[in-house]
Parts: sequence; C-alpha cells; structure tokens
Amino acid sequence: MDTASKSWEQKSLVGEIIQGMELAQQLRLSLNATSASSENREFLVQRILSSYEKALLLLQSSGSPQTSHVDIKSTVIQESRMSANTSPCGDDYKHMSFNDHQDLQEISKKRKSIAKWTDHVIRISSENGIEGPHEDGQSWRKYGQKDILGAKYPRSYYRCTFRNTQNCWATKQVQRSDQDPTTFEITYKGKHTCSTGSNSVPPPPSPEQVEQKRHKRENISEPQQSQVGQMSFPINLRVDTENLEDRDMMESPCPITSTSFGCTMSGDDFLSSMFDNNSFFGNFSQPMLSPVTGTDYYLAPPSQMRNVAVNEQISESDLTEIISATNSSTNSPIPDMDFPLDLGELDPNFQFDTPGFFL
DNA sequence: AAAATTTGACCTAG
DNA sequence: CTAGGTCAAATTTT
Repeated sequence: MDTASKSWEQKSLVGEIIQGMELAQQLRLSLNATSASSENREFLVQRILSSYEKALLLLQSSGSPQTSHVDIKSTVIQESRMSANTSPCGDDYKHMSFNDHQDLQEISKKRKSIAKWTDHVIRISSENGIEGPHEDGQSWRKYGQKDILGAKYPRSYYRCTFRNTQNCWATKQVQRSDQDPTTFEITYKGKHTCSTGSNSVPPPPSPEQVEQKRHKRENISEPQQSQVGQMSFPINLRVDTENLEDRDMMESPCPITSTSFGCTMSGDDFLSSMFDNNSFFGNFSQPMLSPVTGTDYYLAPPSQMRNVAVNEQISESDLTEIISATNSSTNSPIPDMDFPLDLGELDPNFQFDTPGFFL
C-alpha cells in the first residue's frame, strides 16, 4: 500500500488544495446569494478547512511514510465558530453499544482496539419535491429493512459495498418521517475506510479479506491504517450549495463520485428518485462539540463481528448533524445518550482531547 | 453470471 | 419478551 501511495498522495494533495479553492469560490457565491443559508455556508467553511487539513496531513505524512495520524490530527485545529446551539433540533443521538459476546472464548482481550463508531444523523427533506439526494459518494448495499415501532415507514439498513473487500464498516440507516414523508432521516454510523484507489483503477480487493464465515473469527491483520491520507478529491466536482447535505468524515469517499450515485437503493420507499443533486461528500466536521467529545470511541465492532477487523482508526468526534429543513422533527425518539466508553482501556497515547477542533 | 435487493429468520440488548 | 439490527437464502436487477 505504499508503493503507489506516493504519487497518490501528491495527487491527493493537489486535489485537496484545488478543492479548497473551489469551495472557497462557492462560499463566495454563497455569500452573494440571498438564498444560501448560513448552514450551507457553514458547511462550506467546514469543507474548506477540511481540505486544508487534509492537505496538511498529506504533507506531513509524506514526510514520514508511516502513519502519523494521531499527530496530524492534533495539529489540525480548528476554530469553532458557530453559535453554540442555534439549531433547535440538535438532537443528535448516539447510542450504540456493542459488545462482543461470542468472542469471549478466545479472544478476550485482543480487541481492545479502538474502533470508533459514530452516528451522524441528518435529515433531509424535500419540500418541493425535488432535492438533492444525499448521496455521499459512497456505494451502499441494502442489507435489511425493519418496521419500527411507532414509525409508519420501515427503516432501511445499508452498509458499505466494500465492507468485505476493504473492511469498510460504515453503515447507514434511512428512515422516512411519519408525518412528513418527504423527510428522511439518515443515520450514518461508522467511518468509511474504503479507499478505492481513486486514481484510476480501484485496486483489487484487498489482501486480507475476511472471508471466514460465521464460525470463527479471528483478527484480521490490521488494515492499512492509512486512511487518513486518502481522500479522493473530486476533481470535477462541484458542490452545489443549493442544499447541500453532507456528512462525511474526513475520510475519503470512495472515488465513486459525483456522477455515480452511490446509491443503489432503489428501494421501495425512499427517495430513490426524488433527488438529484450533486453535492456529495461533504464534510462534516462540526464544531460544536462539547468539551467532552473526544471520548467517544469504543471498540467493539458492530454487532456481530464475525470478522473482526481491528481497525485502528483515528477517532473522530461524533457529532450528529442535522440538516433539516423543516419542521417535522417530532418523530425522533430521543434516545438516551450514553457513553459506554471505557477510557481505561485506551491508549495513553491517545491524544485527541482538544475540544474544539474539527472532528 | 454477477451484483444488488427483498424478506423472514435469527440474534442481542434492554 | 420485545424491538431493533443483521444475516442469508431467494429473488430481482444489471
């Protein structure tokens, strides 16, 4: 994974810078446009910052081939502007708590790795019928649908298409709002670690795959922990400020990019069609974090980890974001937010604490 | 044929 | 037990 990484990084670097410029331009336009909301601007700002952060990251990492994610992360700082909680509906919720159960037998202590699992909730409503889809530039594969108690519409579950090939454990859930069917609540969990080489050809399936079935799990060797450096920059991408929705985490989206919708959800119920936009990956770095952030990580892969991947990733703060456009927000159950973290287990090295910085 | 979706069964936390 | 989440076989789509 490093052979090509070099040129790759350079490209990424350039791409990030370019992206930053483009975003800045968009921001400028946004400032002139009366229609643009402050939220959009906010996102643009975040993206711009994110691009630069990535660029810095790349520069640093190129210096030292190996990863250095942690430091990098701390170096990047970010101001947190934004009114604390202007948005009323900031109900983000996170809940997740998984444990391994079946694993106990053998691997009881091994996975102490920190896998961060975050939830990002966004709401998208298409008031007038058409709106941008919230594509994230990722490909998702639907793996389930469930009727939720009290909800009129079923919830759909998606996971990254590259789960198996690249150990990407990102998932998302899509739920249509009861009262306002035009609104969808999308919850993203996990981070994308898939890096399909953006350069040109997606690399073949990664080496260590997991294929073991559900009988035994073993730790897979670590995936490359380089994810930080890989972002594909959309060269031709332009973000539309129209209504951008975004989310993301500084990770790189799979190269799928713009035109291709990652979404394969043809689904029944959702918006397979109602939107069309082209804003894709956004960034989601969000400022308003409470001081306590930083602490949300925890190991324990998703529910049933049969293949345990120990990803050590950079943690990113969790945040939930809501871009909602409208009113209806009543139907969101407000779960409790609990933070099951066991700090004790963490590595002392971990240094993320800085509260205010971008993810 | 391969990849994605559908859908009921299965699993687990609360 | 129930509700929510995931698996996986069957089915559909590409």
